[in-house]
Amino acid sequence: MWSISHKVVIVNSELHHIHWFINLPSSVMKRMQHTCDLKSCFLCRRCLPEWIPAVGAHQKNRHYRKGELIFAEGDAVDGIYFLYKGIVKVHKRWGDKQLILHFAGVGDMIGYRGLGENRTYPVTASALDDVIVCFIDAAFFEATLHANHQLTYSLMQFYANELQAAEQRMRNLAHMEVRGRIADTLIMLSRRFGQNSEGALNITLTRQDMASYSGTTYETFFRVLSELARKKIIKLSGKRISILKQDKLAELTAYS
Amino acid sequence: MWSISHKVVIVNSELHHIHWFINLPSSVMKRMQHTCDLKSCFLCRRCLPEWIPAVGAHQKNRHYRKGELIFAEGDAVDGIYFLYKGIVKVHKRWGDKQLILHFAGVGDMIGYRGLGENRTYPVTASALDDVIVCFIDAAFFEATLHANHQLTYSLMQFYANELQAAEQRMRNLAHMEVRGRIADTLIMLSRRFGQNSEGALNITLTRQDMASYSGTTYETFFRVLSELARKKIIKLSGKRISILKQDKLAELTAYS
DNA sequence: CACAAAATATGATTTATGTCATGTTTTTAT
DNA sequence: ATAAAAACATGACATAAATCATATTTTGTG
Repeated sequence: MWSISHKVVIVNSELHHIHWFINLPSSVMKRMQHTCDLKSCFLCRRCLPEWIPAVGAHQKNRHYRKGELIFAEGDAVDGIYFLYKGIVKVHKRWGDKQLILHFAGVGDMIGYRGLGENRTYPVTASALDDVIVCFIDAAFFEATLHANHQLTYSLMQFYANELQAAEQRMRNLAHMEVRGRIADTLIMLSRRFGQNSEGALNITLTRQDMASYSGTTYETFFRVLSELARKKIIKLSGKRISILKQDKLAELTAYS
Repeated sequence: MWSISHKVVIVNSELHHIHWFINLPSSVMKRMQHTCDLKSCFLCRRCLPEWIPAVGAHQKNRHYRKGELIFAEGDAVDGIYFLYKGIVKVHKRWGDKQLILHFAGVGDMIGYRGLGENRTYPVTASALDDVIVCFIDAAFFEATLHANHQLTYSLMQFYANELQAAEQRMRNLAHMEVRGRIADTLIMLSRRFGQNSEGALNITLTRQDMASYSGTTYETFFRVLSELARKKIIKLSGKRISILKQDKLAELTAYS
């Protein structure tokens, strides 16, 4: 009996996801709203209750139109942002090329890369959609860290995880073949943004942006995507990408 | 008088070390000794005085011979290490290739990459020399973090810096040409390990290891090194590499 | 000290991936 | 609605860097 439903799940990762959504803990559900409620974000969930009013007093909502920059590589660090609506791409430039480090979605922090010793943003953050963020200036954020040990500890863990992921990607950029990195990108998009009941990713990006995340050119990305579609591992319809065989995709990210 | 001993020093890298040692600021001096004195390391310098005895009780000195592994990629995380003697290379494998992430020297931490959510080391640490470390088990280290806010804050900041550096290298692996990455490697070695008065790096590594740090093959590394030597930007004599024109090297790491 | 193993040196060859060129379709802005 | 600008699609071609092959030198070890 289980083997049967098992099969359904594999073929249709859609149902799987709806199920997941319905069962979200209310704490996460609340994160879906469009402005700060002083309860849901990474920061508020880890602050002492008596500190929360101060957060309320310092927090500012900001809005950006599609294409606008939230900050640019080299800008002085002004603070940290929590994303409440839209998608933001975080990237580094090299001449006329770019490497995208992160597609930030609702609930994600932005600007945390500027909190080390170098007080200038090492990346650019640009709105891929209309975006709403909650902004907290650096001085108040630092005061918050000093007043809330639990937040500092969580942020430390967060950075540790990010570092681990970054170094994994370094290895992939150095040694994995492009096909593997592209498969990795698709898997990441599926994991972070989910798929609908037909297997289609719940996010649409330009091919250029997905290529820039994979560390390759548009043309190579396009060719590999076509190849995967030919092999029925994915399905393409316009901007929408559906993952048909997650396992085959995962195989491509393994050494052989 | 000093200039004379200076000259002696150069020829004999033994003596050279002594000289260097003598001129270090006292804060750094203390870090140079071969075992923990409960005062000098990243951890002790940031702990509350009343916590130090606990550190003393938990800290263990360990010794590794050249070539030995301190831990391997995939191993369960046991704790964190502070390096008191020798050089350790920290690397990730991909089939029969590797990417070196870090050459740890005296005073550096090792194993901190294992402190995120994934409790297995994402890297291998191997001794390039005879090595002495101070080991602190993960459970006690976490207790220490919870008891010492300043340490947690510093570690957070440390991770933030590492993340920034890692993402810079990601960009370089994706878009910079090999020549630039190799120049970058030489500059990093100079900055981290210093040069003697003739410009020679105070560290000797195999070409393969330097290539693996640069994200390329031995052959390509060798060819670029020869080219740089031909252009008198560096000088090669056996394993020793001297940097003659730091500025030319820096130019190679810029976009053109 | 000798001898095996590792590291170095270098030319020849291959290949994966980037670049260029061109046309079409889709999106965005007026 | 329509023009201009992005984004998409694909074939042809170029090339940086990897791979392969082979000889030499250095280093570590019984």
